[in-house]
Amino acid sequence: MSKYDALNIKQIAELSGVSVATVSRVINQNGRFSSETEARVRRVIEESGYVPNFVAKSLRTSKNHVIGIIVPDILNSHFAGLVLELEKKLFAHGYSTVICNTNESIELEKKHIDTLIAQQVSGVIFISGTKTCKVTQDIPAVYLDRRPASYCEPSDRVLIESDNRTGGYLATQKLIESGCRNIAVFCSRDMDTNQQARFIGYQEALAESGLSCDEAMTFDLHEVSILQARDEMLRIFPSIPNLDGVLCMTDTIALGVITGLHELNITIPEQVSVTGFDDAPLAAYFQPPLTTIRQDIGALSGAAVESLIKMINGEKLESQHVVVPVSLVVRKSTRQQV
Amino acid sequence: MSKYDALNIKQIAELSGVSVATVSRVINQNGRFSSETEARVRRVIEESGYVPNFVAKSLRTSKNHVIGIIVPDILNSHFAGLVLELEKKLFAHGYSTVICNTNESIELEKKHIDTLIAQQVSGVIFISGTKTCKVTQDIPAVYLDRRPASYCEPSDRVLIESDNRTGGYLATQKLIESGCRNIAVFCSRDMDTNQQARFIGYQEALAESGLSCDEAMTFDLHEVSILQARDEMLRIFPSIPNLDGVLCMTDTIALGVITGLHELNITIPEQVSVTGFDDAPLAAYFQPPLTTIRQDIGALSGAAVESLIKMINGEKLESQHVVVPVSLVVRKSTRQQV
DNA sequence: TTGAAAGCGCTAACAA
DNA sequence: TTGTTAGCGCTTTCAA
Repeated sequence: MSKYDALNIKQIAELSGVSVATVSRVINQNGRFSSETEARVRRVIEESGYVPNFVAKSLRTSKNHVIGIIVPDILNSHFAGLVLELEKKLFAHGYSTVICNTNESIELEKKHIDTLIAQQVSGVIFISGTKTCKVTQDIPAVYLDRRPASYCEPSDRVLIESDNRTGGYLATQKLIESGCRNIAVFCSRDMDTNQQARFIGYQEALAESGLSCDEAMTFDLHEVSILQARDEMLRIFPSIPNLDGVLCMTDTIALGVITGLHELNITIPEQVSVTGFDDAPLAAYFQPPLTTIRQDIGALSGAAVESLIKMINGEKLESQHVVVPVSLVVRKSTRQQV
Repeated sequence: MSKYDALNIKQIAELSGVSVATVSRVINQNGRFSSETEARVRRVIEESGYVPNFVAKSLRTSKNHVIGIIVPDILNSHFAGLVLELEKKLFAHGYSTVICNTNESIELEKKHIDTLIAQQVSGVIFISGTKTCKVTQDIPAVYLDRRPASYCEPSDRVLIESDNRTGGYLATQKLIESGCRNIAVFCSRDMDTNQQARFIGYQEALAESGLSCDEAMTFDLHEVSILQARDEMLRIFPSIPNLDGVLCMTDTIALGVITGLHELNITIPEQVSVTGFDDAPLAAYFQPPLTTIRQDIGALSGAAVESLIKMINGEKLESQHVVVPVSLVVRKSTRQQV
């Protein structure tokens, strides 16, 4: 039983009174055929509502025009935004996308990758700093937004990431400009290399202003969650009497910190300034609206899609490593410049 | 040039010293074979890292184990949560998912559906109240969370939705219990039938308490966005001096309303109580934390997956129309019971 | 300009 | 228990 009694190319050929080869040529616009024949075939296709079978086409051509996207957590609005843009751009190029949530699990990621390989996807975009993806050595792939732990510069793989270092620098600079002198850092440096880069930017900004980097002011969370950040804020606050600024390595952490500060009846930004990172869709609606670092989702996704398609087509890449600029978005969670 | 010089079943057969049929039997665990043969074949597969070609398998069996999910906007956390759960459950059943964002565009939706048909997907889950999906008449499909405008009860299609009416009722009842007597409704009833059902629940709750339903207190937004809701709040507030409650048909709208009230220096819930709908991940972190209606994402996605897989396998369905209960989550945006 | 036919990798019916 | 083989729908070479 065929699921939807689909026509095949042979039936279209019969209805048009031509051979299957000719129908194929008309559909794919290659080879030669009279405009008369073309018109007849087109009409039959139109009238019958024929849709070519991509599965058969893929088998024959070894190209299925599907791209796999490996993403840690689609619920995170930063990743969701990235995936949405990728999907739009790939669709415009004629590619479908299979989105694979890994939930940060290496096991699950491996299973997903096997499935993608079995499906013969044309390429893969990794938004995931996985350590083990040698499985896909021969498949066009791009790393986006997260640098694999194993990555080393002269790599055969393309890496596209934000200028995290500058982001960390700008946010810290803003806090310093706002008069903060005792800045705590809320991060989760084990998570990915982005946070490490942001941390370096933070250290640079401190150094530049002649402030010292006190390890006791750095708080590493076990996971990036609102609740963890809020709990940590409540825990550490009593021990830092002169705290006047918190540099949060993601907007999610910032929301937790803000929540904690509210519970402590600390006013933001009068008593403590807070900055985030990502510019999540809701960041402008936090209370107070969050000063944060905006990542350029359009540029990130654009570079990823462009690179990947070039790789698939066997074209030469201009760059193996794209660093996308970030920008500071000033809102109300930091004091006006003093 | 094969992209990743993949082995095929024939090579595995040769390496194992058996026929392709036997290899196929071992892989799919059907037919009979000696445990000796099985062990040999398994070892070869293991050592060679062979992954069967799903494309060929799909072509042969007309089953590709891919499900298409049509979703309006993956950036909306309610939809993102639903999609994430669907993906997890389908993956556990051996299905991959192709996620298609329509951005509420019928055009785009049609293109996506054509692509899905061409890919010979095994089924489709529509999280989308599209009016025109007869294209897929013969493909197993489930409507989830949004009722198609054309839907009529004794349908050949499965519909899975939350008990929106009760949700609207419970939220309104909570506002009334909190002492509200002049309740405004912020909705976007053109968007989908869910909002219409919630509105009926609202009317029922009012009637039950002997309150009248004043059409002048109903505000329909052109789109569900934080900014629109906030703007509308600012616009209407001056004309409703005794406003003491706002029933918001989604959490997104509620966030806009809260933002507007903050700007008007109105305290929540002392002066005005606010309720939402969805229980978005961030709803607990609004200021104040939002009283809202929780939709059971697990139950919704579970029912959808179960129904769809039964349809694909040609099994009989217990129910064509599943209504999933909702629950009231009380937080700080409504006054304590008076 | 068009058609015949091989074959992509796999499954499944039939044969042994 | 295992092997042989047709054929899923399509593209593409070769021939006409």
